Amino acid sequence: MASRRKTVPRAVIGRLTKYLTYAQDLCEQKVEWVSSAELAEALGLTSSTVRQDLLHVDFYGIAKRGYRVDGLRQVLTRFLGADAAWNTVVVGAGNLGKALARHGEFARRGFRIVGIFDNDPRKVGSHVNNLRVEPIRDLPGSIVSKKAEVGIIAVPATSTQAVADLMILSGIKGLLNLTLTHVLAPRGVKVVEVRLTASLWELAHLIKSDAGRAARPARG
Amino acid sequence: MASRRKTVPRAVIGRLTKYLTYAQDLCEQKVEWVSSAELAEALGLTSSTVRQDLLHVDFYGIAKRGYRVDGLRQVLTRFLGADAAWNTVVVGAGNLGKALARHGEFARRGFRIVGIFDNDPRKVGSHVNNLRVEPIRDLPGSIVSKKAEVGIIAVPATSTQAVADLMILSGIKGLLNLTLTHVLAPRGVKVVEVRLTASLWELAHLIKSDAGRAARPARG
DNA sequence: TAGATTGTTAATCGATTAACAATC
DNA sequence: TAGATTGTTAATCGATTAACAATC
Repeated sequence: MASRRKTVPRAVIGRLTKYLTYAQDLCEQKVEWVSSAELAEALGLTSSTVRQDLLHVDFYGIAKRGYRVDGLRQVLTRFLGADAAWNTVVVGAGNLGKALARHGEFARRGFRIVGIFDNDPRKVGSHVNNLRVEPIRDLPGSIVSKKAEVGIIAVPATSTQAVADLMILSGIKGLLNLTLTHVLAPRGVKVVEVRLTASLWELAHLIKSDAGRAARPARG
Repeated sequence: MASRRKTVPRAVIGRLTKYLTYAQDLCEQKVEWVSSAELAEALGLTSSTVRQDLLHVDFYGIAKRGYRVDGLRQVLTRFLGADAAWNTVVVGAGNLGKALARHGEFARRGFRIVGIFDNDPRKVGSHVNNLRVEPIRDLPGSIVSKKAEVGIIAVPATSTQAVADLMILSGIKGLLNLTLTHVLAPRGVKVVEVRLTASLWELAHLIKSDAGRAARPARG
């Protein structure tokens, strides 16, 4: 009952998404069992961490065999809400916003794009997939009428908080922020930030700070 | 000299990118000083964390005034390698790959896209910005001749590791992986994962697990 | 059975927060 | 000066790893 007692730490949640992906792959390959050691090796973790993490979602294996792949997939799917259908709006119809609206994986994985919005009059009225780009003044009404729960922010950084506030006022439940600017939200509204440029900075730093060291042989 | 003694933890690096973004904004507004308390409030941290983090990059403030914004920006820019020009290739010319290749922010922030690759014959030869989509068999040669150091993976998940291996063999220094699949790389090659669908799963879980609680008043 | 792998406890490690003297 | 905010130490908190008895 660990999952009922306490909230699961974000670091653990992040790894759970990895286990889910891996379990999905194994399922397709008709593999039935997986050990904590295999999961750990495939995902760059320790087997101890894997076992502790699965405790968080009350998923138990069997000594000597490991974990049932299909059960793992099911438990994680439910835990992460990947079985639900989430109505999702995209704000910003630039390169990134359009790409996300068209990104087939989102729809396949349960995030149905029900609207795309922009303030640029040259974009409003154009079509992305089978959606018409709407002006941002229609965003609040759309969130309500289409029962959107998730909002994706893909606008220029200067409009980030304004767009977030508008969605929050309209009752959005969660935001995926793709801009560099941090979003402030009340506790009831969840925010996950995917900061592409910042990720490249992180990568650049890691490359730079490793440059001094001697080149090492491969993998492990 | 803390920065010379030890490597900076990844969690800290993640926050440093936020300080940099915030400092850049303040610079544009001609603000000269910022306190750890203000940084903390704007970015959802504690002032203690901010002060500890800046110690990692040997950046010191002045009691009663705070930190010099421009100095902070400069130090973090250098630390994160945001002042360098990084030659970057994009693999995958689907919706996402094309959007990233066109993403102006990358170029502005020092990541110059010097090539885009795909194996789909319908895409090869088409143009994205002023780049011609090249077949993946040309990727290794291109990495070498164009001195690419950073590779962005935006292919279907099933090809992720193969594409990564190809780039690693060609001498790439860092990979930004945008697929759901974990990438294995030797220690000398840095990997940062930006898992869009997984981020939505995280968001979905946070929304779900919060649903039970009473709605709360805003921000405070 | 013997051996492998779990569930779980304890030890370690690291990161965050608190507190406060130093100081501008 | 008095007050605010730093740099830094110590305390707390949490996450990861190690170890091993339980068990399939």
